[in-house]
Amino acid sequence: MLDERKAAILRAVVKEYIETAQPVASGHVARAGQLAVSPATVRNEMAVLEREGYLVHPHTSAGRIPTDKGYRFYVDHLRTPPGPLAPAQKRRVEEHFARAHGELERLLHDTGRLLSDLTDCAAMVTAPGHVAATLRSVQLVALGPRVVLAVAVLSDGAVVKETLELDLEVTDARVAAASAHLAAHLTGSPLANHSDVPSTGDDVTDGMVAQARRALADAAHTEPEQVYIGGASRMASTFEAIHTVREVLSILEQQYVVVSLLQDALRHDKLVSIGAEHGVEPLAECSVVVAPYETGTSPATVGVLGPTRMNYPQAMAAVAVVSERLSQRLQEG
Amino acid sequence: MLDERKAAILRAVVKEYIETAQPVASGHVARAGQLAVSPATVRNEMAVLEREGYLVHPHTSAGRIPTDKGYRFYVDHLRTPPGPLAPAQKRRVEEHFARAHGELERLLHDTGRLLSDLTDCAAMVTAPGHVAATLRSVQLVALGPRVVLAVAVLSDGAVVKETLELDLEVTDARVAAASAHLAAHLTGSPLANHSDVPSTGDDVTDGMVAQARRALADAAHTEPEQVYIGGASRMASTFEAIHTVREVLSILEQQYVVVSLLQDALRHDKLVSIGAEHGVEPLAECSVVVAPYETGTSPATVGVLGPTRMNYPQAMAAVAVVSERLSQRLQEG
DNA sequence: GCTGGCAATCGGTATCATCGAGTGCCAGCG
DNA sequence: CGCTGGCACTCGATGATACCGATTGCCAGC
Repeated sequence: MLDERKAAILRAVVKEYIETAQPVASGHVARAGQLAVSPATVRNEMAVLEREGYLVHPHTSAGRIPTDKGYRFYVDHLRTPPGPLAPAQKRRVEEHFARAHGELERLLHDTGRLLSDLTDCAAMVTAPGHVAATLRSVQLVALGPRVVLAVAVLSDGAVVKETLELDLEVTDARVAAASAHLAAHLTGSPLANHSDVPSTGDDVTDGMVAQARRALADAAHTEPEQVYIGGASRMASTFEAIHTVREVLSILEQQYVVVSLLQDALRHDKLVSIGAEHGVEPLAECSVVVAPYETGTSPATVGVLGPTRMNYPQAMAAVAVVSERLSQRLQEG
Repeated sequence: MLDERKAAILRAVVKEYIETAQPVASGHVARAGQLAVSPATVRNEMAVLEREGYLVHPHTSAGRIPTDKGYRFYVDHLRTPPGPLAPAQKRRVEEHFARAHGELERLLHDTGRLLSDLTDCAAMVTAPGHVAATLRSVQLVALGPRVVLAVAVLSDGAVVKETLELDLEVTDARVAAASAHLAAHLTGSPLANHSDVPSTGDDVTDGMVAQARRALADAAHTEPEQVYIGGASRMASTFEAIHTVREVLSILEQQYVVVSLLQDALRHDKLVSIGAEHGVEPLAECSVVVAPYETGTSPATVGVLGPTRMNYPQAMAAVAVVSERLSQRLQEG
């Protein structure tokens, strides 16, 4: 463990590096930091911190830069732990959720944008899964002679739709029969694992019913976890190397990578993942700050992605507040 | 108008500049181009082309770069006008549409990715509007004591949903009555402008019916034109200035800008917009190649966005083929 | 009207010296 | 014993300089 002075110096280095993106010199720390010691002393301490892996040194005559380990210590020992949001920002969040209404999709999309604005990072918002939801309504609608759309409304307000391509042509009457049969027997049961449905006494209708049930059950599981990305363009200003920008943006376009990134972070109970800590190689220069939110039916996640030298207190506070208000909003409805 | 030799020189300059991104020298044109003239002659012609605004000159001892006007001439006088796609790429397109099935949203999303892969540009795919679609099914589902979800299935297979927040609590029976009433009277009419519905004799039910009709009509018009962006990350490699990358990406995040960009291009019947031709200032260094596609109900657009020095024949061919196959796919279903 | 020849232009690169912000180390001080 | 001031040393950044080479513009001649 680091003694208090080393910790203070490390904190000062990280703080200044986050602000300036320049290697931090001992002189600056001695002056800016509130510890009353000479630059020489700071230098000695810095040398130790470097030996222990908290800092690095681009070249001899340069200041220090934090390593991932350095950032990790910093976020684990913040003096202002969750730190509330600045009033102006708090107000923005309140306004956002007061104004927001209507479809879940739009809400989540806009929330991503909000979070990105608040943190100057790219924002990621996953949509809650529907595994735990129950069916409020099931309906089949004929679109063509062999194409039927299965539409289900879930208890959480989501609408699941699946196109069924049938093997043979069916009459409108049979579609209606199957639809009514499904509605009668499935309403109220969970989407993921709904109860058996008795036969209607008609093979064709039964076939359609079975196919619809299969499609809905599939939708519950295999549907690619939806994730909304906001403010990806900010990544263009956060990195020097255009090549890094490209890689990071490319990752953000791969939904499943983003989703598993968020899920992993949450599974390991890490609200903050720094640099190499999350396993995604191209994001080695990035940190991720996440928070779960609750919808009543199933858990989901909000988070931001930024450079390792992002403003952690700000990001943590913003993510926390947004996830909290989002939970509130979704549970009251 | 340009005489044939000037045109050939201009073409050669544009072609080489697109490949190399370097100012093109008279010597290269004389050598590479199939015209049997000396560099000096080419120089003289180039000087004229510059005076007429087709080329520019970074500095005295540098080669020439095409202006927007130069590119415009190039695309308007392509020797290989629409030029079919390379076989390998053609195959990719076929595979894509053969494999693609299921929801329209996923199809369009994946098509954006395909188009981006084919052209190395960012791809844009708008979803068809629902103004012309008719209602196949309308249904109300109670989600809470004062919250009702209106779900409509359209003739084009789309599902429109709107949350209704009621002024007073309603019974399940009334919701069912309103739902049945709507289904009975609206099925078959156009979404945008559906016929009047007679009273049910119950004020509360009538209110709900009216509110649902209003919400659906609104959805037809005000629903923000959905647009799918694919491969935005490619823009990171296409520009030198990180600041340009940022601006372009930021534009791509603003759906309504993208939508109006596409619509404007199409309205003016310009399949290719070069540099400043489309009015969006931050995209001055970009070109847009679009093509309409047909869904049967209403027109929509696919397009790509790339640097002005993009591969126009390739982009035009890819966009054309994809829009054509997309139309086919959507009209057969 | 085309061409070869030639001076002039100008960015890019390499070289070099210089500057200054930093560090590392050491001797001395409290 | 820990802290400090002093000092030599390091090394990137900056700027001046020269030079090279690619390229143009122009002109005289074919």
